[in-house]
Amino acid sequence: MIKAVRGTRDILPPDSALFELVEERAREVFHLYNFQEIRTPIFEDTQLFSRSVGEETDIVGKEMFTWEDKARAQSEKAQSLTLRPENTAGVVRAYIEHKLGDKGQLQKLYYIGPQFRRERPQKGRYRQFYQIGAEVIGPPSAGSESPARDAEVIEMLAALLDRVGIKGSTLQLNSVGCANDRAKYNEALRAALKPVVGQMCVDCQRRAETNPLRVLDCKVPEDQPIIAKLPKISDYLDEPCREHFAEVKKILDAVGVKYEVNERMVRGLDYYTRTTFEFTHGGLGAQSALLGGGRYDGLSEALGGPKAPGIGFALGLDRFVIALQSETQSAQTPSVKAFIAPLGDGMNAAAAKLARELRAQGVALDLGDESFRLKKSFEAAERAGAQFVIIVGENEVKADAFAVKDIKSGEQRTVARAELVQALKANP
RNA sequence: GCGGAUAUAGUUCAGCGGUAGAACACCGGUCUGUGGCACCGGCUGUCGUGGGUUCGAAUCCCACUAUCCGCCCCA
Repeated sequence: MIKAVRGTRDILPPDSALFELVEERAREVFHLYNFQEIRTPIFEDTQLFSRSVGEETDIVGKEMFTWEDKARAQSEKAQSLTLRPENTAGVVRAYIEHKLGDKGQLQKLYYIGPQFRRERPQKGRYRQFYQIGAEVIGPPSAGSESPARDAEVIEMLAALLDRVGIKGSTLQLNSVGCANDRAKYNEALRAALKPVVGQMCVDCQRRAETNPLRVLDCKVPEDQPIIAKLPKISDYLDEPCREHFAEVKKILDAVGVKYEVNERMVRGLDYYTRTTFEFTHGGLGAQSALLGGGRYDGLSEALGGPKAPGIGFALGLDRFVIALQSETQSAQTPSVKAFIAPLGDGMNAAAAKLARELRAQGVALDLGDESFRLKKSFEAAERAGAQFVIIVGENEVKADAFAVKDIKSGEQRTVARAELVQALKANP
C-alpha cells in the first residue's frame, strides 16, 4: 500500500472543517485591516532562503527540501531549487521583483498555504505544514517603520484569536534591536558565558559556541540562576530602538492588548530586527508556539531590493487547530438544508431536475438514488444533517407537487413546485 | 539528527506460543411510498513490513518503517 510520506498527512472531514473555519475567519479579520492576499510559488531559488533566513540557521542548514533542477539546454546551468520553508522571503522577493515599493504605499499582504521543513515529525510539527501569515512592508516614507504598524499587527492577531475563540494563549514580546545591537549583545553574551559555561548543561555548552542567544532559551532548572545573571538585550539597544520598542508597548497598553516582555525570547530566523513576538498556548506539548513574528527592516536590502522595512508574522495552522480542539469539543459539521429522495424506478431524472432548480436558488441539498428504499433515504438525510426530506415519486411528479417532511418533527405536507424554495427557506 | 514508547477490523481496544475476537460503526432483512426503537443475520483484517526461532508466531527474537512523547529547532 502506498502511504502518505513521513511528516505529511491527509486532513479529512470533519477536521478539515476546522481548517476551513480558521482560514475563513482569518480572511475576514485581514480584510477588516485592509490586507489583501498574495500567492507566491511553493518553490523558489535556494538562494532566496539562504540569504534571508540565514545560512547558519537550522532551517537552511539542515531542514530544507532542496534539489537540482535539470538544465534544459547545454547553455543553461542547473538551478538549485527549494520548497519554501516559510513565506516571508517569498513575499519580499515578490515585493522587489514587481517594484511594489514604487507605488509609494504600504503593502499589506497576507498568505495562506503549505510550507516545508525536513524535521522530525511530532505533535503539531509536520514536514508539510500550513501557515497563515501577513506582512506590512513599504518604503519608510509610507510609514513602514512606524511602531504603530507593529502594534497594529499584534492587535490584529489578538482580534483573530478572539474571533476564532482561542482563549488560553499568552503574548510574549521582545526587542532584539538592530543588527549592530545584536552583534554587540552576542559578543557580551559570549564574554559573560566564558567563565560560567562549564557549570551549565551540555546543550548550553554547545549553544555557547554555536549560537549564544539560544542559551537564553534553556529550560534546565539548574541553569536558571546563571542565565538570570547574563547581560540583557535591553541594555544593548541603541536609543532609536529603545524608543521604538517603548512606543509599541505604549500603543498596546492603550488598546488593551496584554503582553509579557520576555527578554529571553529568541527567534530563529536571522532577518528579525527590533520587535519580535510570539503567541504560545498550552495543550500543544513541546510545540507551544502558536504563531510568531517580528520586524525585518533589513530584509529587502539583503535580497538586493530597495530599503523596505516591514513587520509580519506566521501562524501555524496545524497547531492552531490543535489548540482549538483542546478548547472546544465539537466542530459544527456543515449540513445541507434538504435531502431529495427519488422513489421508484425512473425517478432519478426528475429528482436531478428538481435538485438543479433548488440549488440554483441557493438551497444546499444532497441527492439520494431511486434504488433506495425510503428508510434508507431518511437515514442518509439524517447523516447529511438535512432538515427536510423531499420525496420525488410518481405521484409527486404527476401532481408537480412534492412531499416535504420535516425530519425532526415528522410533520409532512405537500408543496407545489413553485412554492418549494419559499417553504424551505421559511424554516430556519 | 538523539533518547523513550507504541503498531491487531472503519474506530476504541482485548488476546501475549495452539482455529484472529468484543464493543461501537457499517450493510442487509423483519418493514416493496414514510426512517430514528427492537430483533435477526452479515461484512470488514497481508495482527505495520521483512527476516529468524518453533511441529506451530498476532504472541518470542532481530532489523526496518510509521506514529506518539521528550531533546534539538520552529509555526
